[in-house]
Amino acid sequence: MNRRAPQIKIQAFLANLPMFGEMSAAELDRIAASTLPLHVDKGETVCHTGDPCTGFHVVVYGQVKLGFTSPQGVEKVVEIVRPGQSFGEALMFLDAPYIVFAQALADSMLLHVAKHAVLDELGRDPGFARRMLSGLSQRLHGLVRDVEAYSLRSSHERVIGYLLAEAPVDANGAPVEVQLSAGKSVIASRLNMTPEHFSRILHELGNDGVIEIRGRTVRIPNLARLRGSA
Amino acid sequence: MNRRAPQIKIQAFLANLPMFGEMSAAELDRIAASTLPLHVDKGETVCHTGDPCTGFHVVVYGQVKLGFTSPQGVEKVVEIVRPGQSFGEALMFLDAPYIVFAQALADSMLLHVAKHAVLDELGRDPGFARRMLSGLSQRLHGLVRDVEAYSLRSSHERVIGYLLAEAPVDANGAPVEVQLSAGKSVIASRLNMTPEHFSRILHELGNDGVIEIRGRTVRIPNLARLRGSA
DNA sequence: CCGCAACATTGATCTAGGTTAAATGTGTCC
DNA sequence: GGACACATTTAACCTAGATCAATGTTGCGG
Repeated sequence: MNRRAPQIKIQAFLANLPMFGEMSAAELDRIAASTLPLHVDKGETVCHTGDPCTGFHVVVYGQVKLGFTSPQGVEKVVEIVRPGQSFGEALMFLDAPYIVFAQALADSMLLHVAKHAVLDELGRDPGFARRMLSGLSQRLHGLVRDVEAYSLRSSHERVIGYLLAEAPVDANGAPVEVQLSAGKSVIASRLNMTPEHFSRILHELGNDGVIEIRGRTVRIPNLARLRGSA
Repeated sequence: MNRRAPQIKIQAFLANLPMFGEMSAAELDRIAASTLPLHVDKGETVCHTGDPCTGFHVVVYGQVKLGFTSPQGVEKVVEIVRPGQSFGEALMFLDAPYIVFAQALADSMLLHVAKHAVLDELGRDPGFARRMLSGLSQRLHGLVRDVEAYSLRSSHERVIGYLLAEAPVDANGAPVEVQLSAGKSVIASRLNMTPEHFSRILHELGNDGVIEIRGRTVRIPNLARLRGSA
């Protein structure tokens, strides 16, 4: 009973991911049998650039950043991965090593799902394959949107876009509060700008009265106004 | 016989794509039945941003650019698609409209494979699903590499990277010639820079003796030297 | 509650790359 | 072949955003 308890929890957690959503108990059992929990401390690196890929990771709690480091040591954050999200799936289908590193931004718990379990299940369950394709497509779509933002939008616009994306979708008229989900330098890097520049833009927006900054909390009195001030 | 001829050709062409590689004749027949040839003149737009997705496209001959246009009318080329390559697969698995447009850079012939044919076949052939996943993963990988280049490399380095990528992989010591596959402004946009800047960099490299430019032909006397001059 | 270390802000300065504009090529279509 | 349309080059100038260098804040372990 003791030994089964954590496994049951794994299956329950996996079952809530879109990817494993409609799976039968038997399938979930097989996947769970190849899944290992992984605890990482803040600052610890989960995968290094160049590591071979043995499966993919899901964040249970905590936060992980994906990014690359230039030969000169400059770092660029590509994605901030939150609970319920996963990373490294694409690599399972290529025989390529990691091109990004993954580092915990907070003490986190991950699940590592072994590559062979996923590949095996793909052959058995066409629905799983479809959900996997859908997941990868979403990721691709997101990246294309990022490329668009990086090349066509000013940093001003990117900051506004980020705030709007973080804000709750509803409450179109009412004031909302956004909690910055990570340190400002991490967000700045994610938005492809320096921390200094990010800080300046945030404060400009503050001066214009479009937002109010209190530490990591940003209050947006009027979403439409923020949207308009691009 | 007349009416069958083009269909046979379609199957033969599809069979050579990685995606449809190991398919049985019966499967290829089903896919081909939902495939339509499409001739577009140079400059013609195949899909506009916002169009719904009804399937994906393969380039048979010619050349197509994918890109987006900012509200201010600035254009950014994301990808240049060549014969044997395809685009729009990811959209089939999301119910999203095109975020990029596709425009022919030369008189081209495309094949349009209807979405439902692909989705149907996915359920029947796990191998097809795996090849599709592999294709999408490669695309994703490429985009991540682009993001890295855009955010971590100087335009100088991006040009060198482009030339090296276009150069034949072998002949490590011998001089090679690279044919620029599109107009210089298109390539410049693909590399995220202005045509003027691209031109300048090319001529700087020419002055340094690392390359020789004759119209759309670039001669690289020494690959290693070009690689080193980043 | 103190003091350190990481994080954030601010201001001054610098620069890669963009913008504008004009000259020069180079197809290509009668 | 001549001429128009379009692509490329060249040069002068400009600007968004980076870099550098302090200085101020905050949170956290002891």
